[in-house]
Amino acid sequence: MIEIPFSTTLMVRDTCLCLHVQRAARALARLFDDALRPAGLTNGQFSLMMSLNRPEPPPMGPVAALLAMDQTTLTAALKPLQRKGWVTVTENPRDRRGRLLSLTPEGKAVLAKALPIWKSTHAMIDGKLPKGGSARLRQDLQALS
Amino acid sequence: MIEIPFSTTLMVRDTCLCLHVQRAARALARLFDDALRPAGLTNGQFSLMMSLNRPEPPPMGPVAALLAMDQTTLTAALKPLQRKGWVTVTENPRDRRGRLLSLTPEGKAVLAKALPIWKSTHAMIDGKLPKGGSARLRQDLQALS
DNA sequence: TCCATTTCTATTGATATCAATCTATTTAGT
DNA sequence: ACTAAATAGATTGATATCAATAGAAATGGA
Repeated sequence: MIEIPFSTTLMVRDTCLCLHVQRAARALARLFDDALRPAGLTNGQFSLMMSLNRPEPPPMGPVAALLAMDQTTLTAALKPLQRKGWVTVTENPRDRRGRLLSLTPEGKAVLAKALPIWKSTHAMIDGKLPKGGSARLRQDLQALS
Repeated sequence: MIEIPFSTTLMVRDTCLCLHVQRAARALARLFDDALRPAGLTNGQFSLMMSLNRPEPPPMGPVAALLAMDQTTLTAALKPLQRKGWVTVTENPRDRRGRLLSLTPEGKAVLAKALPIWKSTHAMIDGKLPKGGSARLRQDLQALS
């Protein structure tokens, strides 16, 4: 029988960047989800809606790329936001294959209510990192995506 | 109407650690999923099965905590692995509320086949980071979870 | 113009994620 | 021993994630 030594398991567990990033992603998602719950948003919905707060409504492709998420995931993520009346999806008159995403006034209001929560939560986790670690961490993460 | 300035949107987009970590998590997950596909595993299944490769079969709670994942997520994640005959879930004789998780010989074989893929993939992403960035990044991520 | 290719998005099916809730079992206080 | 509280998992329901596939519209070459 093929056996992987326990020491190898410990090595993989301690060094695997994928595992470390997934763990941190789950922990941070829970943290922000909890904090944002009073505003009625999850962390992903907050990020998505914030990325739609632009002068010109963007098409789906660039938004999915910005969030590093599959386009089908974006389609699915928009559904509950449309149902709640926070986001509208309209046909692009210049390219009828495409859709344009915009926030409704209600969506903007929800986002505005969530912003101070984001600020305080972010400041809190920022404090958990060594001095200046925040910028460094962002840089490292960006190199991976 | 409540309006968040576009400049604030850009600030949140550029500084939000939650967003950066989610993005990196999605990108790394895709990378490892693609690499591990020939072995028949996803990145999450690899991490989970590797964490079960111990001298003594662990109960579910500690495994969920190690992976920073909800216990119900672990229950769900075990299902396909049980169906494939790679993991067995047995009642803990010392505490009949609990379950013990173990790899089958087939599971160990799959894991052994996946290990070299993990090694080369990990070395590749390690090279994307500045010298010594790997250890630093792990430390920063650990501070968040 | 016509047609092949490309681009943009939707649908389906499988797994992943967590909150809320439930059952069974153990533990602790009396 | 009895009972209340705590603990370990399972189930349900909602959203998240991506691969594979399909459809519609735009683009480019002949």
